[in-house]
Amino acid sequence: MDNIKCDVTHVNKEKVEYVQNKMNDEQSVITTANLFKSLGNDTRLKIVDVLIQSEMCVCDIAVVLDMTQSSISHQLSKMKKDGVVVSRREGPMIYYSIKDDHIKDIYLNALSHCVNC
Amino acid sequence: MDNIKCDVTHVNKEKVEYVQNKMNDEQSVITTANLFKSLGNDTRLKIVDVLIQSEMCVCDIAVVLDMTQSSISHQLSKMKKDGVVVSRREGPMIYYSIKDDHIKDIYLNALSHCVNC
DNA sequence: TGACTATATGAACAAATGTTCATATAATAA
DNA sequence: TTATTATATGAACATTTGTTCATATAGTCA
Repeated sequence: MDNIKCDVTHVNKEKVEYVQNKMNDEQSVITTANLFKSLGNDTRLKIVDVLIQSEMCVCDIAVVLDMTQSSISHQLSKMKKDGVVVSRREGPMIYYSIKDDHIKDIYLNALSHCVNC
Repeated sequence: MDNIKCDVTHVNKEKVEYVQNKMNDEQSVITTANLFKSLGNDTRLKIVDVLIQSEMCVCDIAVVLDMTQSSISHQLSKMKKDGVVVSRREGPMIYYSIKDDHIKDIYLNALSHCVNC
């Protein structure tokens, strides 16, 4: 057998090559990991959960989640940079909302999985 | 107007209450954030990408990703704990695979979003 | 203009994270 | 039993992350 010893000369070469050929583009995987990283934090995902219901200004999000304005603003900045939310100004206030329906789908799909666990 | 000043007595109360009533259960959101956290790391998501193609033993994953056995094993342990992968022993080797199709869907759905960005 | 409000942001600090190294555990074969 | 291999895991260390605090920016109104 060819795959008994775990070093560079004894791996299961056929399987390794098969998988290497079918793997997705590394940069796409890294970009996807960054999206999951952005969603993978309690505070940020709670913000997403809020914005799924309605666009909202920073202050009201802070009230809903009982956190400081600064903390919410920092996390919104990160999610905006990461392509999860967008913002629009209305007078002194800035309203945030989920960037697009695909982000909503990704969240709600994972949520429905986790609710059934 | 009732929502001009950002402190506890001047928020947009109607919107805050509306959203608070529609928000998802906090524990479900936290559980979902933990799933995203598990997927939100380059190494771990590359492992997922590999296991989407085929179940694989620890050593071969390490070869495919050009990383140490120890590092891969640590990350597999975490993903197993987080419900992303499962394992089965075959002699001296332990084969890992994606836990279920819903995890695959969550990954591939996000990947297809990120490829188009 | 100046006073007030909403949001953003840099610095600091503690906590969490990921890799490496050394070693332990467990299976196989002689 | 001993030797070898596959995997797991604890400790250490450097890096990253998330919150707080103080302050800056920008809009509104008088």
